[in-house]
Amino acid sequence: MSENLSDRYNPNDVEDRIYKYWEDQNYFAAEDQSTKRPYSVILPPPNVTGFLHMGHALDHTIQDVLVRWKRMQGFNAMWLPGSDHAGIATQAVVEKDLRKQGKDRLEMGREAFLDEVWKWKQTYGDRIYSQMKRLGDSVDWKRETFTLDAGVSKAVRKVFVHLYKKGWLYQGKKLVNWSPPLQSAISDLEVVHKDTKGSLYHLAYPVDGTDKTLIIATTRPETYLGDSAVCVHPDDERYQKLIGKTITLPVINRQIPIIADEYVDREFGTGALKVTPAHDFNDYELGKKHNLDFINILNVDGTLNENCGPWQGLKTQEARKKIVEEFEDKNIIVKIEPHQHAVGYCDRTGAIVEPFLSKQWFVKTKDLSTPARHVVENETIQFVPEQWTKTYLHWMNIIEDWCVSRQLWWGHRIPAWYCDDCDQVTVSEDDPSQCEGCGGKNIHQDEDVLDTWFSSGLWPFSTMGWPQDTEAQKTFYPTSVLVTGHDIIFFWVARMIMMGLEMKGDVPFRKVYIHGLIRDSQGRKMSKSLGNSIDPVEMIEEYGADALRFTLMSQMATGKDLKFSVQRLEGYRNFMNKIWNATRFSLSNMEGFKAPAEGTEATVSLSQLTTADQWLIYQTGLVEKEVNQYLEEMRFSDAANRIYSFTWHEFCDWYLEFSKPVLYGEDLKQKQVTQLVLAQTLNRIVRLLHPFAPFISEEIYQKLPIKGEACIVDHYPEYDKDKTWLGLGSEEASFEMELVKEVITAIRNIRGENKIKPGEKFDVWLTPKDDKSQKILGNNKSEIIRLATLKECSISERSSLKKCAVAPIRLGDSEVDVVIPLEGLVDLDKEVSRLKKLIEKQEKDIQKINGKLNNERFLANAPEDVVEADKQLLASITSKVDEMRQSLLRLSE
RNA sequence: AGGGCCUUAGCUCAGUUGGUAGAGCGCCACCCUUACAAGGUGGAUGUCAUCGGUUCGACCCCGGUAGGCCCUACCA
Repeated sequence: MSENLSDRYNPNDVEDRIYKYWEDQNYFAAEDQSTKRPYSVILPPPNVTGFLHMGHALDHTIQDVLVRWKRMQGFNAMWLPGSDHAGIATQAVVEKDLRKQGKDRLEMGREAFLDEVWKWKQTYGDRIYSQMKRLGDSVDWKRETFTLDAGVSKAVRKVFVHLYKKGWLYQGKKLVNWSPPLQSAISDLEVVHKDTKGSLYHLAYPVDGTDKTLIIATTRPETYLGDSAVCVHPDDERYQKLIGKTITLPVINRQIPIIADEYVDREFGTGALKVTPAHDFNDYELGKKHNLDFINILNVDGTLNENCGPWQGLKTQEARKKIVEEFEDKNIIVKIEPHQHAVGYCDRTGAIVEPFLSKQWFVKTKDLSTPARHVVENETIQFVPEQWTKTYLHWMNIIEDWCVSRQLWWGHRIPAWYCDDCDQVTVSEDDPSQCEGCGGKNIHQDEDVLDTWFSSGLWPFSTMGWPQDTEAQKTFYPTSVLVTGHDIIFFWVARMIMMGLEMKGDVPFRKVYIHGLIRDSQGRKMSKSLGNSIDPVEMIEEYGADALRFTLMSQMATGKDLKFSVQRLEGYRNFMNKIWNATRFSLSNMEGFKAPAEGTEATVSLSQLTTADQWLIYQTGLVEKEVNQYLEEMRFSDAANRIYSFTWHEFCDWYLEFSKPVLYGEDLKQKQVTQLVLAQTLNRIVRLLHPFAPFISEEIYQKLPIKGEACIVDHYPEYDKDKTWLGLGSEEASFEMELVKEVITAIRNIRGENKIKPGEKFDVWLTPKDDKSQKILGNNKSEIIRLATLKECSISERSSLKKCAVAPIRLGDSEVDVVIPLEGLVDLDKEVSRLKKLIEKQEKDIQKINGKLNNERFLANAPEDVVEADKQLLASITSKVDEMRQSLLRLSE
């Protein structure tokens, strides 16, 4: 039985081998049809361009914990992996690669370029999958899906056509956020607003037919080229006479009207607003309302177009400079003041986003969002933590139509065909051969692709074979839970809910668990530019995947952001090592042990078990109960920490120490009992641990004398299903051990405080004040001697307490005084100060409790049991303090 | 501007129906005791941000203030 395990746990020797074993055994596979209850989770698909970062590590670990836990509970647990084509990101990466080779996307043409992207995907697309394996993700690889797979594409087209036919997907010329480097529209969500230092330019426009000028304020003077009005507040006395007149724009000499609208804020700037309907969202609304001209001044690449006279061809920033110079020469600029305002940046390229008028496809969100709001309001979908419900509903209330077309090549091409002979647009699931309107053959497909999030929104069912009617959907849709960060609630969660309800008629998931974002140890966002990102794969290589996972889960308390610290990781690496060594100790003491046959766990009777055995088994039951409860409530940190403290501070610190005399002793029968308890408990510890630390638990499990086929498919320890074994535990024994532990700790405390060397043995008198205590002490005398390193221990009253250290112990209704003669061992002044310190502390407590008990209103209003508990507490502390006072007196005699 | 969150030990954070404040790390002291020095034993450390209210009793419930974070929306 004796295995030669190294005295340190080396995750690198274990993890890859174990992962391969699981895969070979097909343990991650779920059944499309099964008698087991289903549990399903869809992995938020990472970008194909991506590397695993800490955010993934957290996100995936949470999901893996849930899936492994449910799998062990006997569910048909399915975790579906996949990756996202990530239109913009991937196209950018490949374009950059090509540029290095001197190639250009536009020169190559669409088809050749897409060939290159696919090649890139074949080569690098699996990178993140191998990193997920390092983490231990127990995903069902057979179900792996890519967002551009044929099946998904079919789903995308079906949804597009469905929405189009319903009138919920339309084409329109509207003002959109335009990213000049991408030469594409982007959605509102892809625009990040940042406060930016700029200037507020005051421009004096001459009013036609007068010698007056009208001064307007703007942060973007170059947009004057697209102005089609100047607007003032109708009640603004300063400008009453000007309303209805016109002004002529300098240089380009275009005449525009002065109009009035209550939208204008009289307090800001000069109270006069230049209106540029084609390049500002607010002005766009004004333009529509007042029927103004929409003058586009930009080309798709962000340079000024033919409407811009001498400045045509310049980029906006250059044009601004030149226009300002010219205006200064002409005295049109009366003032430039520094001004801070929010500027929209493209979250992909970092470029300033230009509002740009163009023809795009939009999803009408009004009718989609209403049911999506209801299912959250009526808790068909539950957010955890609940607070995110508000965030979600707020967004759903102000939701605007969603611009879904992108002027890119990499993605799902929009299934709309235009006719060269008529105006008809043909929208179709299958590639049409002729125009729906005139039947002409001269049709060509829309050049644009769909926003990546369009296909992501269908993910919960497009990955399960929809639009075909598959068993997988029947079994696994709606999924059990969606785990993700709060940064994509709007991007993704909301859209899945809308699409799921519309296309499947049911919610895509029952629960949404929102976790926080990972920050560095100083609380900053991890980012490439700050150089503070920590690579999880590096951490796995240095500390092991289990330690990393445990670190993340031990902090996963409230869904708040969490700070990552390597120190903490080291601590949990040590924990893994602790378990490893506890196993090593146990296995090296298994000689002669025969594992009980399957299903006959209780091969011993209660009478054969020591108090320590019964205590440990009782505690095991508590842990099993609590851990499951915590997991049920998704309180991951509580679950992880409970396993940690039980394993380290109960099993290792106490039980293993209690077991040593038996294991090293001669009583073979007793030894076998202890071996059984060790084997059974370790087996339960690794099973409890498995979702959190799958590798080490599987590795140890396989070495245990009591085990099943594999840890990953064994049962998760559950109190109600583990009665045979847990029935051997006893609450009474548990109390007994707690008293013994307190006695030992008290002796150790006196030793430590009096600076008596750890190895120095001395005599102790234990004086029980009641029969029960007497019995308990008698039963555990040898353990006390051993663990407190004593010479001798008498369970009786010592005739003289002169120059003795005394520690009164009160636990429940048991009372024991620990008495240690100090004469000859140490000077007594340390003991004096130890006692003084303790007495002082306890006296504060006495005062506090007395205050309560002397308060009539407390006695009158507080529940009886609270009052009673306080009374007992007071009595026990008082008796302790009395003992210590007497002891103090004797020491100074 | 509106909304949300946070403030507890030196650090990171728990604290779930209100009933003598907890963990991990770090720190101090003593120990290489045959599972583990990635270890053992013992120890120190808190006006629970602040002010007020409710209550017999508040870290917890309510309100004000200060500081920090996040989101949404932006006045050109």
